[in-house]
Amino acid sequence: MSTRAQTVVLSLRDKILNGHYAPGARLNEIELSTALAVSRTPVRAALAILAAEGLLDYVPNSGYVVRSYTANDIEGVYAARSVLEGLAARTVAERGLSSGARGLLHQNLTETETIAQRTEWTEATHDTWRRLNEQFHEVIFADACNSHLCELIEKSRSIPLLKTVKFRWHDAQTVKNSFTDHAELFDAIARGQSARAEHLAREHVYQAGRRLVANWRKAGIGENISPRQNVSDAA
Amino acid sequence: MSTRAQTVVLSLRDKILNGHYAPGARLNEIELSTALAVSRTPVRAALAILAAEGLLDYVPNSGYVVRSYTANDIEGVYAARSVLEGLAARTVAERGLSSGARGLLHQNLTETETIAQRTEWTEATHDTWRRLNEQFHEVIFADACNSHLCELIEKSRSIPLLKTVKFRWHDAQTVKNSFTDHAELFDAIARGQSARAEHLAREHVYQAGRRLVANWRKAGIGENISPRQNVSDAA
DNA sequence: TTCACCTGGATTGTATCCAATCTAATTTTA
DNA sequence: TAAAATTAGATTGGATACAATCCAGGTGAA
Repeated sequence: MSTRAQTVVLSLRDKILNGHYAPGARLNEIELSTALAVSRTPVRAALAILAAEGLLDYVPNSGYVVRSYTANDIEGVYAARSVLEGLAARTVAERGLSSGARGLLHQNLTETETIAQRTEWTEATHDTWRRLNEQFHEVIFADACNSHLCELIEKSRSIPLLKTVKFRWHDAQTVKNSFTDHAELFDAIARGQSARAEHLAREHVYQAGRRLVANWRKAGIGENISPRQNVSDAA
Repeated sequence: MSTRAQTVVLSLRDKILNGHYAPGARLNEIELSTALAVSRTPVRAALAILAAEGLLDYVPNSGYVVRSYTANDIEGVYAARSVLEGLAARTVAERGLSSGARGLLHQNLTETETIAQRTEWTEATHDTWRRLNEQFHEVIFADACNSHLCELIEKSRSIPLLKTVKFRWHDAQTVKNSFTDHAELFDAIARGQSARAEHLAREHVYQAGRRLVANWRKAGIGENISPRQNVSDAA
């Protein structure tokens, strides 16, 4: 990564998405610049960019706060994401799976299957499954060869705390169901059954969203954000 | 608008979307700052924001150029937009049209119908029709009450030259067909026929996209961008 | 001639200074 | 006492100076 501003963007984006800065937390330019050992200039540029991406809320002459999503917001995000991933699956099914993507998906399914049969779930197993799950979806929408679609899906996946909360619904049955969904989706795409692929992808994402929304609501995320909460409180 | 940076963002975004700065045109910080009578600081902030929005391409230590879309890119944009507007229509149909939206759509259809029956097409008529068409879609996806969905659709509508090129397919028959589509979509939504509403919206947007792509291809936009073309050449 | 190297100009990236604005505590006044 | 006004502090917004980088043209040697 070339410029300091871009380094700061990467650093802050990561911390926001992973919950190091909680929703509602205020990002102070001076604190950040001293913490990151750069001047205010690249920090300001980074904050402006992250706000344009939708990760921060900006109020002129006041500052930036980490954007917070209610459970209803998350429901909307997944509603959109389900039709987008449905489109991606349909597109790939219609245009034909590239050989590279076919290989990646095949291997992904093999690895996922072995994971799904485990009885013991360590932190590392969780991480592996998360990675495999993300990769499966990424391979599909990358193979749709629609850069705009990729950007929209990427935006729908870049929500503060989304990855953190997702972490909580990895139980054995969920993983097994997810594996079955992936296998069927792969089958539909590989056979060029575009309508089936679209419906399977939509439903798969929709169900994942419903589980996530339930946990979001249970955890009470996005509600009762205390005003003017500061960065230093977020760690 | 409060800060200078935001003023510059509005000004530049407008000029990029309307083709005042052609795709591939290079945006020089100093030229812009003198032209807009501000220092480089707000200009730099604005450029970073517009790049984050996807309107500009950024190369570190080199600068910003207006992003250019090929006809294939536009095809992808409309593929995504069609499923998103389909989702919006379905959502509104399921949750019920708000009374405010119902009124706006009804009046919009009335005005559009009178326009569609005109035989003579002036520049002003074109503008009016454009405005009514945009408003019809905006009212629907605003009434879906899904802010994330609105952001995604907004992003899909914020493409350099999109509005400019759209301008060319306003012939009488197209407008009449569009009016019919809108009327049927309104009917489906008002009756709560969510599946029908979704399909109509998808198809309506898809057809509009297909016409636009044809014109995009015919005009040869997005191809053969000369390297390092400058702002001053773009006017 | 051609390729490698170098150098000057232009442009972007960063730091810092000052101005403008907001927030919150304090004081004043009814 | 309570509400309005004021003022001090902190924070953000903008301008400018300087450093780093890139690009084009020119110079030199093989």
